[in-house]
Amino acid sequence: MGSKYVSSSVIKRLPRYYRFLGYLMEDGMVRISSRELAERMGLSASQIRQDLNNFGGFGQQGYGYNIESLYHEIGKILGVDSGFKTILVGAGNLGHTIALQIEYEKRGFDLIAIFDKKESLSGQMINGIPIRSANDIEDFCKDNGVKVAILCIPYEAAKELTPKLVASGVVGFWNFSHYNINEEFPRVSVENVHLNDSLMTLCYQVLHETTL
Amino acid sequence: MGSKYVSSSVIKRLPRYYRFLGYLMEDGMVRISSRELAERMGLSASQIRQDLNNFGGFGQQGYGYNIESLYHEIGKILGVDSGFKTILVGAGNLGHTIALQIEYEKRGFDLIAIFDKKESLSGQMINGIPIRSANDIEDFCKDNGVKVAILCIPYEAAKELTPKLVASGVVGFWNFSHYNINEEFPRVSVENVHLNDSLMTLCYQVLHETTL
DNA sequence: TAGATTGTTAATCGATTAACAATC
DNA sequence: TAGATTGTTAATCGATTAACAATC
Repeated sequence: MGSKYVSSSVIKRLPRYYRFLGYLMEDGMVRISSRELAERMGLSASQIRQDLNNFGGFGQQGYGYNIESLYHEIGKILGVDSGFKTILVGAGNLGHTIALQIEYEKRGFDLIAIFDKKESLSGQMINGIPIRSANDIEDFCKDNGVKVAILCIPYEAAKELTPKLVASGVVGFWNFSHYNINEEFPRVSVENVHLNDSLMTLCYQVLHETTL
Repeated sequence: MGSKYVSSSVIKRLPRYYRFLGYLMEDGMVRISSRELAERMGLSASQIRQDLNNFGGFGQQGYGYNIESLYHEIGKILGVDSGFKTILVGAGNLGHTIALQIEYEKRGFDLIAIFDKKESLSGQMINGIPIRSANDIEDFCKDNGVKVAILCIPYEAAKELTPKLVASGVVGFWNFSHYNINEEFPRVSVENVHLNDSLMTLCYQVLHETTL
């Protein structure tokens, strides 16, 4: 979709809009103004209107936004119905949890296999998804049109595996490792989750009492 | 430490500097210029010098930066030796993994207890840390000077528990729930980990092929 | 000393906020 | 119609990049 470029600051706010609108729907609300939504979310009304207008005019002057329709519009923009074929690599503690914890279907993904180099795990299931041998990753990706890989493996393993995945058609990575995928592969989409970095940031804040 | 305010864009980069400098040390390197570090990290030399100079002049003209000393300086700034007394709440799948996965001592924290409302878990250990009854949280925090809480519980539970924790002296939260702590408690330090939001951002990127 | 590279000031770029005309 | 609220342009603010004098 060669749509116009939208800055990542805006994109990062979309899931939160989506979530909030979901709450409002549950509460049975029908319409909301940018001013009121801003108040509830702790943003400015200006920012909300600017953000949304990157994608089109979803509101109506004098009325505001219809909550249900805006919810669905943002869902469409995010691609929550995309069902991208996805694999998870690394069935260790973290991988196992990430496999169980996330509602992939609701977020645009279809998790179809888990891989681990430990042969003894092969054939086991996590949440109805089979664990397979790491040897089969490349063939599996090519045969099944896998688009996204979730990396729950250490740096070295990620560095070694990534080129193979890219060569097999993977274009998106949810990366829990410290390996910097975009350095070697600037064209694939990457979303990093660096838990350690997040925690150290908290340490700084507590130490320096960032109390605003 | 009422040091001068440093923007969160800068703070978020510190853990990555720290990590990179660690790698360089392992490789036995002694000095590095901002230009070379920038190249390796995919940043600009200007940015690195600006970032560091928020905290002091750690370099030397004509020479660059001593890697080991810069590593320790950044460690000090982040507070990796703070050992803040910390509890984790919610020993479900995610909580269990977060307890196991993170090297708290190296990041400035001292994880001393895990709490869960499920009484049957009480007395069990995760990684040498005892699981306790959720009923005892407040007393435990007060008695042990707990400064930080890791919330691996759902929205409603987080909303209910947070005021009690704050009243018991907790000033920092590593928050895996969707409850917005800073809305009610603007003065505590919060670092959110929103896995779902991160994943949806990836979905957008893949769908729109942000290929740059 | 001459060369290299910092620390820091100035210029640019991008993101947020404010303002207001368009319009439901 | 009058009031409300959007979509959008202009103004502001902050963060990044460029430039260069200071200095090791």
